[in-house]
Amino acid sequence: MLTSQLSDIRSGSMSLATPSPAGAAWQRQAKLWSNLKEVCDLLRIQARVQNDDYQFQHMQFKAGQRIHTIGQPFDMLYIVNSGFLKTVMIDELGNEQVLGFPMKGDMFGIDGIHRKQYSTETVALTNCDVILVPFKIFSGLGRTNAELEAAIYAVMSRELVREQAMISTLGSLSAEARVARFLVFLSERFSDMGYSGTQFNLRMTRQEIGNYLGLTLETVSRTFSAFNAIGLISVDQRAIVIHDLQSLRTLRRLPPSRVRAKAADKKRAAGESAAAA
Amino acid sequence: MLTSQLSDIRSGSMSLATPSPAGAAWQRQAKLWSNLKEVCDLLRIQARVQNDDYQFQHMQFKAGQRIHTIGQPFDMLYIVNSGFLKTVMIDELGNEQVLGFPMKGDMFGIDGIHRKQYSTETVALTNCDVILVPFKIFSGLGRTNAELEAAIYAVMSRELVREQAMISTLGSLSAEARVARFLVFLSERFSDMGYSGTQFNLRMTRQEIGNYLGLTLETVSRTFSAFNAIGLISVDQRAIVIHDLQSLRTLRRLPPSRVRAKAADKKRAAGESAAAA
DNA sequence: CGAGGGTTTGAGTCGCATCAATATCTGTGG
DNA sequence: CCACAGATATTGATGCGACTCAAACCCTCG
Repeated sequence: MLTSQLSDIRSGSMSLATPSPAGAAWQRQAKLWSNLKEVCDLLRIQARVQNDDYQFQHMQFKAGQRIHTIGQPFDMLYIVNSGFLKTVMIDELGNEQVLGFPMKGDMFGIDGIHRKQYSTETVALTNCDVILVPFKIFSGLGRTNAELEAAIYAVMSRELVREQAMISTLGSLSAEARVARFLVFLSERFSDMGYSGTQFNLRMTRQEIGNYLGLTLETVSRTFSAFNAIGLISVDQRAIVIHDLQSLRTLRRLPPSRVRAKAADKKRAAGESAAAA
Repeated sequence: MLTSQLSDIRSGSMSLATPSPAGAAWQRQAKLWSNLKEVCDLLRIQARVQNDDYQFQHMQFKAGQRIHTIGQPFDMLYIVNSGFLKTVMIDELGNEQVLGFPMKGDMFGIDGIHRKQYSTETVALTNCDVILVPFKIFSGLGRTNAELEAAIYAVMSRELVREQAMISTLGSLSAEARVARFLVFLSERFSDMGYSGTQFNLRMTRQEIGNYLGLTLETVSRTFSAFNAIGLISVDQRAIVIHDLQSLRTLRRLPPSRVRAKAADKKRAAGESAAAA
């Protein structure tokens, strides 16, 4: 029964969460230019703008291609119009760290402003359509339009808050809770983009997910299997069906067997002593 | 011998890394206003500004006082002029997470821009002198001065990169490596501020350090003791002396005993097979 | 069809958390 | 000035969760 659900997704020639009607169409239909209003809509910021002087160029990337690299001089911000990417940092010890998976409506490249060169690299996981936003021009437009300027600050602040949430996740949650959060995050993101929030295909490997969440790929795989086993989700390779989003939202650890019993004991004991006193 | 070094710090009536000559003087000598140039200098941004129209107000806080709280409407950014603080986020499950320890020259409150209310709270760990920066006014000044505006973006980007580095730390490093990094970070920060980079007093508890690094307070304590035992540092309560900064910089794990041996075996085996081929 | 990357699953181990006891520091009131 | 309470720090014993290593399987693509 689980298998039948999944086969619906996987066997269908049209993949879920792919905007273009047919697979290879993305390149021919590519939109080459956007005006400021379209850019703002994509970023989900409500700036009343009428300035159509500048047209922002689109650029298409194939899966595997790099949009920017570490150390490259900074002059562009990027906005995802379609497709999926990953942003990676490499620390002084050579460790790779996945920092995020930019998708439709996300801005990336902000880290480059500070030192005038990117401190991360961003790679396309699928074929992508990305809008190029020359930083000088963007901030220049902001200077003539206070509303737009506020929106730019807001987008940067939003990124900051997202990273803070990630720090909190890595600093305090168990492996299961991290994976659960990741699934909830994806679900909400897919919903926002107008796709199904309950069934979708992962665009990244277990390795990349694990790296992102501070776990090994085996732990990610095992956790998916465990969620599958208790009916929270169905997994088959990259295909995911979410059955119980609410449980995923509140999950801290898996059915802790005797831990739960112990907690119950404690609570009971507390109740007794309170009653005795 | 180790003890004697530490007693130098701890017994001295004047504490290290305290700018004001005498303990209680901070309140009387408090500087009440700063102009834009002074603010920029503090933030270590080189903006050629001559606008002295606006005077930024200072405000003094005692240890334990809250500068802003979660959910409070956002209208201010803050810059630390002196003292030490901590910034904390509380996630939906009620977990506290220390996000940083703002000190002289750091800006905080940036997270509030996005939703127009702070998503974090910041508490004084010591008595502090903080500059209040009304965001509307600050960004307004930026709009008339491109150089300043670029500097504002740069400060925000700097914060973002710092958080990214923190994610990388939490995601990939062992407990020892995290603690070592933390010490290096403090050392560099104290040096920047003009204090000794090799001996200083911690302003935060083991609990706060552990929370910040995604560890328990016991692990932090044990790791300090271990570093002490192998001569990298001397610790006594909050007093720290750094003996070998370079080792702290490159440390991944503690004297790995047989792990190191195992790695050596592997390398040897690889060398042999390569030679055989 | 074979090669190679990606995924699943198992067995064993280790790092860090947890629980607990003691020691030390700080401040406060008698 | 001392005594005491509460917060902070150290250290030990123990257990669990996640990593490591390894083998098999699955999917894709040339």
